[in-house]
Amino acid sequence: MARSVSDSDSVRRHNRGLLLGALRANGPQSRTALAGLTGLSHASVTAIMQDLLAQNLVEELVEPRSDDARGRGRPATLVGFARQAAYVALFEIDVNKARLSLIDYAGVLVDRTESEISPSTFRETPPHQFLGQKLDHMIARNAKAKGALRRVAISIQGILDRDGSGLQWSPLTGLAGMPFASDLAESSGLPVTLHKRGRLLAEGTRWLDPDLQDASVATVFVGSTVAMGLSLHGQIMGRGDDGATEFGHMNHTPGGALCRCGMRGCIEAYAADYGVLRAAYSVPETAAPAPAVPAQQYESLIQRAEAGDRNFTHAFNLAGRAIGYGLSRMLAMFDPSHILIVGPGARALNLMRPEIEAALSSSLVCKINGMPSITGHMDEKEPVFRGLMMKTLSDVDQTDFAALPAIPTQKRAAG
Amino acid sequence: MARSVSDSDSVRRHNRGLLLGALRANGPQSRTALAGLTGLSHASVTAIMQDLLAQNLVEELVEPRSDDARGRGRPATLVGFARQAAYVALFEIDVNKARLSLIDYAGVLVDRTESEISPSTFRETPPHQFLGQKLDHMIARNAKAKGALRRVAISIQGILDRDGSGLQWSPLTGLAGMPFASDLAESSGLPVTLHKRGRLLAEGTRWLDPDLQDASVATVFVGSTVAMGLSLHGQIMGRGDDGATEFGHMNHTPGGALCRCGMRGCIEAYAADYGVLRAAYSVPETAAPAPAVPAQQYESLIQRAEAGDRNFTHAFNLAGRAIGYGLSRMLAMFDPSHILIVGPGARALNLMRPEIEAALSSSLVCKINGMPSITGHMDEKEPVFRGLMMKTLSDVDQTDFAALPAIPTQKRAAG
DNA sequence: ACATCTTTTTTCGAGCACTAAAATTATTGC
DNA sequence: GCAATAATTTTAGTGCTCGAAAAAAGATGT
Repeated sequence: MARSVSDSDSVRRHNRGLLLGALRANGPQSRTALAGLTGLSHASVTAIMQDLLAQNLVEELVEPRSDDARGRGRPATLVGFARQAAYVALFEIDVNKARLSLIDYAGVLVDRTESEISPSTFRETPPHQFLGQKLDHMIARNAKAKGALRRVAISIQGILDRDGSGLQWSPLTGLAGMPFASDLAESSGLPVTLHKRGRLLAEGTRWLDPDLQDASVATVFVGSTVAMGLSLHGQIMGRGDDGATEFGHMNHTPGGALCRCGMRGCIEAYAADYGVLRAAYSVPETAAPAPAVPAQQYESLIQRAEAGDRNFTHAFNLAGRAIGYGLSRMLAMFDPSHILIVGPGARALNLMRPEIEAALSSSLVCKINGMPSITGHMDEKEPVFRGLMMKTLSDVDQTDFAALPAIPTQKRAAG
Repeated sequence: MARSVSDSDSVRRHNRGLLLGALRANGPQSRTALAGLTGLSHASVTAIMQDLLAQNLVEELVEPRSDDARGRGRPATLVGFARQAAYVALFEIDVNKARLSLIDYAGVLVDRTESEISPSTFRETPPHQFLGQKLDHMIARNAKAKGALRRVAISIQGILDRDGSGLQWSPLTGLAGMPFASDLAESSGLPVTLHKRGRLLAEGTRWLDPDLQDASVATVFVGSTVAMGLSLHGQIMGRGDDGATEFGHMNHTPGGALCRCGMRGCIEAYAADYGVLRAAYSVPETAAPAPAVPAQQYESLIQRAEAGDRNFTHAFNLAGRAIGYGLSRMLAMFDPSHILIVGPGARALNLMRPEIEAALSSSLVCKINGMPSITGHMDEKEPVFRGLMMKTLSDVDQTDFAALPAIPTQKRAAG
């Protein structure tokens, strides 16, 4: 049964979720504003808000509003998330470092630690132990969060197994095959969720610009890997339940360049930093990919291409061609209204754009519907972090807190 | 606002829809069975059913159940759709013929007409006029349906424009650019919906096998064109709101074989009947595609390939390779649990399978998750018709009838 | 033929969440 | 202080679901 029965319980859950979602997306609001935002009546907003206040999920803000913003009537009292209502721990695991952030329910960064990662890290310390130690340390340092920590979310690269407990494959050594999410869940007693970085890009982008909130967006990360997050009408889409794509490992050329994943001809093998590097220095396509490309080296590739050096412009042309045909193939299946390029590769968008557009213009859908708009966004880290944070806090809102039972109303005090 | 507020009205709509959907998917049922199927309480099923009966949407069946099927207690009274509650008119427009079927609310075929179509048909008669005449004729012959006709749905090939009122491109001459859906809606006074044939394949397949109802299925039609319908967890997905893909026109080889759509290297240009024909007889890839390939000619291609003729097996190898890489690229974005090949090309699946699997095995996702199961289904016409019918009847259920207002309950007759 | 058993269906009363409209509250402006 | 204005809360009423119990409709047994 895909749909389940609707009753007054599901109504309450839905409308509480609506209210929490409106606060999450728009920040602290007055009850009247929330009524307008959600479509609920003022009476219902009041009733629901009384429960949320009683459950200490939200609190009334006493803000000395600037004098000129004051109107005539009774001033509105803004309601916002109660910071201490919940905490979430967010791991961002990258090829060379891992970062753990403790976030409160209002989305404020409470504490953060960062550690170096090397290919040997997870061979020496099993991943669930490594993460468990960081988490314990973080909890020990923040007594407040101890009882209120609700979720652990991990951003990771690779292919998740179907139940989301671990990775089937990862560019990071020592992670594949370890069910570290479920291990960590067991040792910490908390729900632990695993998120592909590409998917978080899509999620993070949605929160950047309100226009993108309900739009269909394909967000392509170009950097040390190539990844894509996809949202359709505000719904995250993709492979598996968690919604993530393997755009970077979509085949571009059969039997083509060697990819870090071991296959041949993946888009990533042409468009990720190591692919461009390899092509720029005329290293054979079948040579093993460089393990990591420092940021400044990638930057110098861009600069030499911008200076007009043929080998370098050629390398970016190949990258653009791979991305362009990948997008054209994706567009045969979906029709996003926005295509965003993020990550270090966004710096090179202008170098790649001619080949991207050439590839797109050879497809029927672009001939019919016209060229989609492709824009670059320069910041890499924040979309992922923001996506991880907003996704996790939204999960707390909708899964944990929207489902809380109502406070029984005592029909006028018994005399 | 993506989500809208939930109230008792939406609860009723939802649960009525649940009940109608259970009847649609499982046929006539007893109230008790419906309670189990939907999760509603017996009391609610009774209450909702009283409304549905009063509104003449369903009726109790008096069926002389076979003696051995009888149990001990009070026998169940089955409830089924009232046939005359609604009618829908379904057009299936193909390259060489158009078929109009009149279906009653229980899904029984009431009347059907079929007419030849030639490339000149829609040049001589504008499509909305052509369809309008057929429809008027059909209504005139079936007096019963006159007042109860609720929807007109049209199955078509090509690319729909964004609002679904017409086609931006079509392999059928004279249809592109004509807003015939809205014209017909205006002249008939009925809602007219346009559906890509590829999308109906996905819809029709879902109703064939209950297992597929909530599964993720990619249905690939191979024949005079190549098309794909995609459903994810029972939700139809794809380009645009109506959910349809352009899989056939996904690029396979940059600058490759000339496709009927005018572009180069589309999957269809290799895998549709004309593509195989062209390759089998070593006609240059850039030669104009044959306008139509008779069924027996395609069949003879298969037979000569099965007999081992090199040119012919090679042609099917190219077709399989195009489909295989197309699927591998699709799988980078989505992860259907079933892949079905339907249409005339299903006959040739065994000829194409080795190349399909070779292409798939060169992709990371297949290496990790294993090869998806690919099965052939021989019947072409019925999935499309079934999909069109079930989709349209479900629309009537969920859009028209689930939203009907409740019958006011008179609190015990006034004394 | 009649009482008993079994299963389906309906009835009844309670609970809950929503809404509209009225009442209340907090400020500003004069 | 009093009117005007705008935000919030209270009140009364409606519609939906559910659980429990009652009613209905045959089948079975003596």
